[in-house]
Amino acid sequence: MLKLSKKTDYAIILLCHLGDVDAPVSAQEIAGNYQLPQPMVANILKQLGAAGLIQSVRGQNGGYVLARNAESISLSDIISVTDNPFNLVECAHDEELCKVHQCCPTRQPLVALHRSIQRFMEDMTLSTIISESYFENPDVGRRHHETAHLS
Amino acid sequence: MLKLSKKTDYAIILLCHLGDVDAPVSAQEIAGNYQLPQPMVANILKQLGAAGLIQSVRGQNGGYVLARNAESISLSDIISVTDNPFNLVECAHDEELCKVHQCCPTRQPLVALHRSIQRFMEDMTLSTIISESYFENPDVGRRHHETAHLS
DNA sequence: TGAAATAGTACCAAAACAGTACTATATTAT
DNA sequence: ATAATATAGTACTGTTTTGGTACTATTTCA
Repeated sequence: MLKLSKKTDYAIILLCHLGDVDAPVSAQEIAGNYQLPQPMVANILKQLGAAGLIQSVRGQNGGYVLARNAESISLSDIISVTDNPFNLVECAHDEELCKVHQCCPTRQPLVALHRSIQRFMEDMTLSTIISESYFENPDVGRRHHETAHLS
Repeated sequence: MLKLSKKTDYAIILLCHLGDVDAPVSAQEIAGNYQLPQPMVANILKQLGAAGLIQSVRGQNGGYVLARNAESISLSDIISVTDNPFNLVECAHDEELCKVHQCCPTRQPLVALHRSIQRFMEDMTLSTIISESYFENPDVGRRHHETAHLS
């Protein structure tokens, strides 16, 4: 289905949180803060760390911080990690696959859709997401959040 | 994952075919033409019929024809039938769901993405798809096609 | 009346998703 | 030192979705 996974949903929330704080934040802290399942949060953070979006600090008082500034992390980067590289259409990435099938009527328009979505996700940075989130909830403090959900 | 289902892929192909022909076309004929699994094609056609996108002609020499002209069938219409109503984000359709969760940072930007995709899919009509397909494969006849695939 | 269609479901296996669990390692506070 | 609190890595599992099949009934035409 044309839907983002919970993993991606969570990942955005986690990254927004990290973008708001300077000191390392632990998986447990975030999970508690947003009422998300702790093991899931931990796993997603591990993945984001392995992908280089965030940096880990091990040991007591450890946790995670953004590995780069929020302007340079795009929605596309995030989704690539948590939802596989975006692929609305197989042949959008692998041109060869469709060169053979000369009469596939889906290719042209769906590749166009793919590209427009791709572009949107590349332009949408974490810092934009964070600032729009502020705009939407100007009166809410940064310390406690309710459960957020998407899919 | 952010990917269209095979059902949607197939549906677009089927509808393109119907948009090219005047006489009713049977499930078997289309399945054979594109090398798609016949029962699947039959099921999708049933669904498209039930949804009112195409009209059925029963009995021998029966089949399906478009229920309305290709200009008035949008990609959004098709996906609604074969991929459920498009829902990148739960709260995009059901505002109440997120009103409670005041601090969901995902809502604002993802609803924006949702809307831009939605709009694209509404603007993209079957007739556009068909004509772009012609443009891409100008030398190919209309009678025989190779297998087309997407996901 | 039989062949060729659609109509309507019900079913099933495989893959993806959401979430859990476990073992190992690193760091720090005491 | 060592216990507590982190991450690292990975394997596992139940549920849902997907992709595809099958079966029965009905309609139409030759």
